[in-house]
Amino acid sequence: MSTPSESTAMRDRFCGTLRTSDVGTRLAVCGWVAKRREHGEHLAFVDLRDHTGLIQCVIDGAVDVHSEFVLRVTGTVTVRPEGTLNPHLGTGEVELADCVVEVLATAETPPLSIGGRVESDEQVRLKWRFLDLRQDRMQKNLRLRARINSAIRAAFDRQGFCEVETPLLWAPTPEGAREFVIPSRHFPGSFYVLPQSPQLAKQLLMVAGFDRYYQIARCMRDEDLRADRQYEFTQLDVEASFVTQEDVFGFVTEAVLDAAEAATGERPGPIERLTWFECLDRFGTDKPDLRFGMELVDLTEQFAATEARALRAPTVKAMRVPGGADLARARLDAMTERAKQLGAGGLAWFRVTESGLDSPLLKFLSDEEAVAVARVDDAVPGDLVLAVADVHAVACRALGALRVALGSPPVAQGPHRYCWVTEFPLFEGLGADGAPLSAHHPFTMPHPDDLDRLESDPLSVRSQSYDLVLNGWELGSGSVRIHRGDIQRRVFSVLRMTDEEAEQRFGFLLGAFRYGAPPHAGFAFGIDRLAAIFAGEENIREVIAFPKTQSGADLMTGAPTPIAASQLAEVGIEVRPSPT
RNA sequence: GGACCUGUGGUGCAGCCUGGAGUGCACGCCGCCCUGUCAAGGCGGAGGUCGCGGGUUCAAAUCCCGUCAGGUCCGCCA
Repeated sequence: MSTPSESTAMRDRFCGTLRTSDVGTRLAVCGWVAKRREHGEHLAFVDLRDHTGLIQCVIDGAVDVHSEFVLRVTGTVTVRPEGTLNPHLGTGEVELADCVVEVLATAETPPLSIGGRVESDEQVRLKWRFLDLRQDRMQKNLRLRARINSAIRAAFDRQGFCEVETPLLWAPTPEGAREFVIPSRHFPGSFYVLPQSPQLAKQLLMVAGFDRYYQIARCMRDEDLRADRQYEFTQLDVEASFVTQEDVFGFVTEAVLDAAEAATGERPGPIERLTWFECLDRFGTDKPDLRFGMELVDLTEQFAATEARALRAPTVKAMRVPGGADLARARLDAMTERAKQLGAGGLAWFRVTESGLDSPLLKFLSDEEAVAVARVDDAVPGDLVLAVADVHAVACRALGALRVALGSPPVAQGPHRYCWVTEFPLFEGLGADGAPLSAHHPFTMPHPDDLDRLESDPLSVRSQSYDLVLNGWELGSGSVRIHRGDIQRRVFSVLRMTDEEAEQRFGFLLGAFRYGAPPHAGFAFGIDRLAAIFAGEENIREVIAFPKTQSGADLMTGAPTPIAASQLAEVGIEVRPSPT
């Protein structure tokens, strides 16, 4: 059991690793007092904790230690007397006897319960994060994350990738997420920004000849926070030259499967693939959760000539909710509201009962239509069938949102279902000026089969971009980049971006491309999200040591805070009093 | 910018709907007792701006309005 790393000048072993094979050894352990149990002046037990677990120390006499004191205990590993074994502890067959206790540090009573039965409110946990991190859960999560990082690094090193660090102080990029700005002391009134991703830097590295680059990179985006979004987050960032989409899939898959194995002990099978359209059509989202069914069913044909006005539309999509017939009317109303928020005109619901359908719309349905509804996804009595009629994308997305809301199991329940989503559209919709908008970024290579429709029918053009999805969370995305000036000019032209604008926005990248840009492609995925899913956590704050709240506050440090006038003056900034 | 949920001794909850004395439970903390406990046990004790402000009322933790903080979501995140 002993590993070389356990031993230091102060301690010989970790608390949680002592076993019967160590019996007879006199040794020192260090840790925090998890619990003290006193039995008068002649006997006391102290449970000493470190990140590996607990060891019970037997003290012959009274002991003046309290919870969370830091101790060095020297004792002899002894088999516990018969009848006092504790099967709930890894160390439960042994204890430390004849103990000498050194108090290395005293401790005040902690403001939250460490290792207790109940979990404190997150507000309390974040304020006292350094104590919260002592908990078993956080120790496990952060150590799991470290194993993931290390597996990813090993996988890319093995595949011949070179880790390169890129700047945190960077130049503004006019599109994409809002950036955090950093004032320049040397050039008052000028600013750096923190990178929302190393996107441009890694493409420059391709031009520079680092043909397989990766980095575990911190990215910063000043956008509103969510359970799966923090201002700063960590991405595995990859780019490679002289490769196709297939090569990128190979590199990334290897790293993800290695990370999964390092985190869970099991290596997942091959990652399946779905096209973007198939995802939308079957699951109503571009990040499908494949852990459960409830796939969307197309009823457009069956309702082509319907009398029910609510179901007259270019597309009719339906979904079976197993056992959903007993959902309360209030719940159904809330779901209808949700569908409307997502742009649908409404939501039709049908309870499937032994005696047929139950629905306010039933009287408008023909017999054939009612049969079609009752047969959706092999529905049985007790199920609920939901339907949305609208244009294809709206109908699918509305049902897709309800599918997740109604069917998504807890993360911790597993399993882990990965998929590559391919063939995203190159553009998504039209901007206010009527020009198409880039779906990914303007350097994304169009699908070769669609290149001839770039000008004539841009919205139908697929791109060579792809996402990696795990359990309904978008882990990351990537694309084959445009390295040819002629294609880039055509895309800019479709985006109605003039040469001057392009030069102004992306000048240094386009300039670099004139000096010999290799064909290249890349990918980036969020390590916070990957770690959270492997840890069975519903939000990424549980795998981040010092996260911020949804409003961007750090409850421990108090950041963000005003800074001294002198500090402001130094960088040439004057703060306008708040308008209130 | 918007919707919803939450805020009660150090911690986790109940009380709120249906107004009537800061009432209750569990953990923790302090003191005393206890020689094999491990969710130790027994006895005793301390600890409160019911997030904050205003309103209604004879009376507000409870009802109403506002506000702050935390969470989930929409917008946003090329």
